[in-house]
Amino acid sequence: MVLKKRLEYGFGGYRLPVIPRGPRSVRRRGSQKVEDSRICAFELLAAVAGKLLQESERSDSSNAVEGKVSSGIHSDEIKQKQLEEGEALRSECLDQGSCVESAIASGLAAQKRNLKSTSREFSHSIYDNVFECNSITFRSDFSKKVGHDLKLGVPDNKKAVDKSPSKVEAVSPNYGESCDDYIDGGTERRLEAEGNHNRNVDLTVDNTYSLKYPTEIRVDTFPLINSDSSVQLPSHRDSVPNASFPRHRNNVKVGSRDDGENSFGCNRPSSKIKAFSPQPCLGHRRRRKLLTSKYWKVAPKLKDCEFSNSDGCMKPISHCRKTFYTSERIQREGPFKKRKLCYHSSTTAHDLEESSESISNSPEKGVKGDKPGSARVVSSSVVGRQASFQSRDSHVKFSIRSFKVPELYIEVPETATVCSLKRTVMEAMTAILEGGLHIGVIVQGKKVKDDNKTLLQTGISHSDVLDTLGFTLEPGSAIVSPLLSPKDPPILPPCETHQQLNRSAASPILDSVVFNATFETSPVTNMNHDVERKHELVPSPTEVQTEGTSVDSRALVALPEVHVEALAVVPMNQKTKQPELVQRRTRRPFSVSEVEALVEAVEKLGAGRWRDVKLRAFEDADHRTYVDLKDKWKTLVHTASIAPQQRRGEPVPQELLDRVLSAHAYWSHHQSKLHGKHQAVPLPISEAQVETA
DNA sequence: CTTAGGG
DNA sequence: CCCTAAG
Repeated sequence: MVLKKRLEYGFGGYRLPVIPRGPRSVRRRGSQKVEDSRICAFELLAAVAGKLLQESERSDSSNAVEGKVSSGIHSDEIKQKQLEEGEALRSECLDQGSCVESAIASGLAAQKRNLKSTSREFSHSIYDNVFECNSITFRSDFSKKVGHDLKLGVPDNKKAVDKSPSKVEAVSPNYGESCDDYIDGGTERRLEAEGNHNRNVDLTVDNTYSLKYPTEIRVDTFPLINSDSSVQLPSHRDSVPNASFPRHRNNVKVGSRDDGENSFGCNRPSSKIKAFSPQPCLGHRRRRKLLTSKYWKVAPKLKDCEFSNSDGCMKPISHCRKTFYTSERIQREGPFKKRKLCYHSSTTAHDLEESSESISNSPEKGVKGDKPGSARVVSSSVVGRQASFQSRDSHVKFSIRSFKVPELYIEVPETATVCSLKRTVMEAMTAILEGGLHIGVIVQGKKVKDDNKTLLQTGISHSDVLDTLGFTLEPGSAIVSPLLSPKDPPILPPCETHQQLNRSAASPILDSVVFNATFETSPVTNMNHDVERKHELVPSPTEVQTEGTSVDSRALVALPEVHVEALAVVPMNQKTKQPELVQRRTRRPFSVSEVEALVEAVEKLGAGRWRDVKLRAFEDADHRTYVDLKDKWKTLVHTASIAPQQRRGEPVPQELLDRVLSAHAYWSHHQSKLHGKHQAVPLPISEAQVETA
């Protein structure tokens, strides 16, 4: 039976977009994991924020553009505009900077040219350039985005495409559904590039800016791509490890997963959001609330990636595109802000990226208890990840890989229009930004409170500390205005007070707050820092562990408790789960005698009747629950099936292990067949058991 | 509360 | 061991 089951879910390796909904029992967790790891890249959030602020003004104009696009008609005007922008950008960072912007610009330029006289090569070069740029500057996510952008451009100009098909096709998702592949390749490249990049870390602020800038732009600009990218990204991230990240949410919310609910249309929307900001991911999660309760439940589990996949391939909706355009402009400004923030830190931050990762579990829990109706808390603080570098001079150099934007919780009625949804998101972001952001510096898990200390005094000058150096974006005074949906009342409430937050921290929800630092793959250096959040939020032991896996460990995630809270939106009724820091039970290895008793009981009763086993053999052992017995049996079976050299812990007599195998084989066999009655027919205990096969 | 499984 | 999903 066991075997059978395994086979059944053996599909594990690939991502299944649909799975989420399925019964959990299925245990496709394995597959999920993968997905999880891919975190979506919401990275952009930070950038978004900046844009948002300015956004309002431009939005109008951008909208106009969008409209055009959506119409499907390519308007020269628009094109022109884009091109111009791109070129401008390009000029800025032509050289080394090779920032995304440049890439884009080049892409645009390329398009232009193509229109005129397309040359395949040309496009090629462009393509390459783009990648390079991306990789160098940004995180993989970005680069992906960039790629997308290019794609967009291409599609628009069909002519161009036709002329130089080879290149274009590869790039653009629109053409083929196989975006993923394409992306992957790109990603890798990027990663490599990143690695290089890191080595050179001495970027100046200006550079940083430029780098970021592009990214942001990119995202917004080409919505379509974004959607795709989001998907892709996640996958890439897997490689990263952690991933817990977060990726999935967005999609989920959108509903794609839900699938059926496409009505939502959501895919697109979600993607958009992502494009905007890193938060989006989170936001998506929130969104899932929007979905029916069932979805919502599901949603949390879904990974961003998953979604995206399904969505990703799909063609982008015109709307999305529109949106993106809009944001594009906005974004430009955003970067500046970020930059400033960086400066603040006084260190030289080379680049800030946003990352989005989210924690997934906690939210779920919270939800569970709360029930659908309630809103979720979301916010999170930004996390900064940095790679430390050694500094020769007395300068401390490091890069911040990403900042996480606090999560936004958004609730909108199903009947709300996409436009209103966008607006809502924008408003939420704007509210946060308007409140101002503060940068928190976390060293080895502790927040540095004294701003007047020198880095030297703080220890930030030591490379080992740099590994655990983290930054947080904290909403300033922030009042987060509630996002509203036209109808729904329940939206989020602005931030709660810190205290509340803290309190809540104890609850599962809090956990959600914490992020995983998963992102990065490109590990220039690997550093572990577990330190991170623990300090801050007490609760979530698990997360940290999880992260360990990933290389990116470097990234620190520190959330200031406060922040999180601040952003948090709605509270639910949480179960009284407060803060129990649930401790893990102390480990109590089974003694040989216990194993013996267990084996004997299982031989008679069969595996699967743990309660009876418990009663029969461990009645008095309060610390041994039937689950423990079941687990022990599981491990015994495993232990018995591996080479003695690989066994650890107190050695279990081979004789017992043999019995374990025999009993296991016996009961496995029976269960699959007789199913029910064997109880009466205990395994022929004596050694005879020989695998009753 | 039990089972069954994945983490 | 923990956590969950499902019965």
